[in-house]
Amino acid sequence: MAEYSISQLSKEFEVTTRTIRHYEELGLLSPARRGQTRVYSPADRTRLKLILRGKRLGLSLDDSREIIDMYEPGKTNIDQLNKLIGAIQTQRHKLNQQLDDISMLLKDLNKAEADCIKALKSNGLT
Amino acid sequence: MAEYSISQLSKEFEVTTRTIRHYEELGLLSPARRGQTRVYSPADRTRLKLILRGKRLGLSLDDSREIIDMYEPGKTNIDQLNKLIGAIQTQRHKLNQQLDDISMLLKDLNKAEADCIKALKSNGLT
DNA sequence: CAAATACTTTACGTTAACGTAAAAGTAATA
DNA sequence: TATTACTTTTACGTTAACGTAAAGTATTTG
Repeated sequence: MAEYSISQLSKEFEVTTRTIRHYEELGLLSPARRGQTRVYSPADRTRLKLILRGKRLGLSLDDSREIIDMYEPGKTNIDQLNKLIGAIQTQRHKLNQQLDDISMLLKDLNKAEADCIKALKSNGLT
Repeated sequence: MAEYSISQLSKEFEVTTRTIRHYEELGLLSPARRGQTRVYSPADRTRLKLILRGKRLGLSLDDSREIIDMYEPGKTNIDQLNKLIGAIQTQRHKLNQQLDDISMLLKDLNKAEADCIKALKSNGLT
């Protein structure tokens, strides 16, 4: 299948159609049209997937657009490429920071859980 | 030093005092008072740190409050403990998802960067 | 062919997480 | 002691990311 309707994508990714249209309003998606109706290509679907991944990581939609646009073809200008590399490094820095944050949080959660279990046991319930 | 003023914390963590007071409005912090003035303990400072870490991970302030409350003492009730363990596992699941997302994103960024550099080189500029 | 489904645009509403401004109290300091 | 720096409360404003409702079009189905 080489194309998707808005409600198909909506179901697959568990977002509302309003959300998908909203992303289009912000210039994050620009599906083809058959008459008035939106027709999404696999590439469009991938873009949506990237947007949602960005959301899970706490990126703003604008941030996501920047990142997604990195994968686009029309980047011939040298200044653009250099700017791009800068942006990539910025993003990588943020992500590495997140990795640190997460590993610390996971550690804390493990400890909290262990304490919980210990408390349960010492209360006489194995 | 066993205590901090609001502006000290504000500077240390690079947030406004309004933000810190906002967290208090939402019940995430409850510093002592000397007269009318807020006095923050090291424990308060740690809570703020946890809140901001949660923010970087895209957690809502309510989510952060839940997590932070996990580390609190008064969890004697067994049902509470079990509920807590459940919450911990939920959080861990989310975080592991984030880890996956991040590692994929980093991979993509590396590829995008490599493509960039390649494009630059093939344009005759080493 | 009528009724239900899925799609469209337009537009106002909502929530979270603060920003910003005003007016006033307090503490340190020149 | 006067001014500067810091603090307080109160309250309305703002932005992002949609939600929700209305009203119309197109297509599929009994």
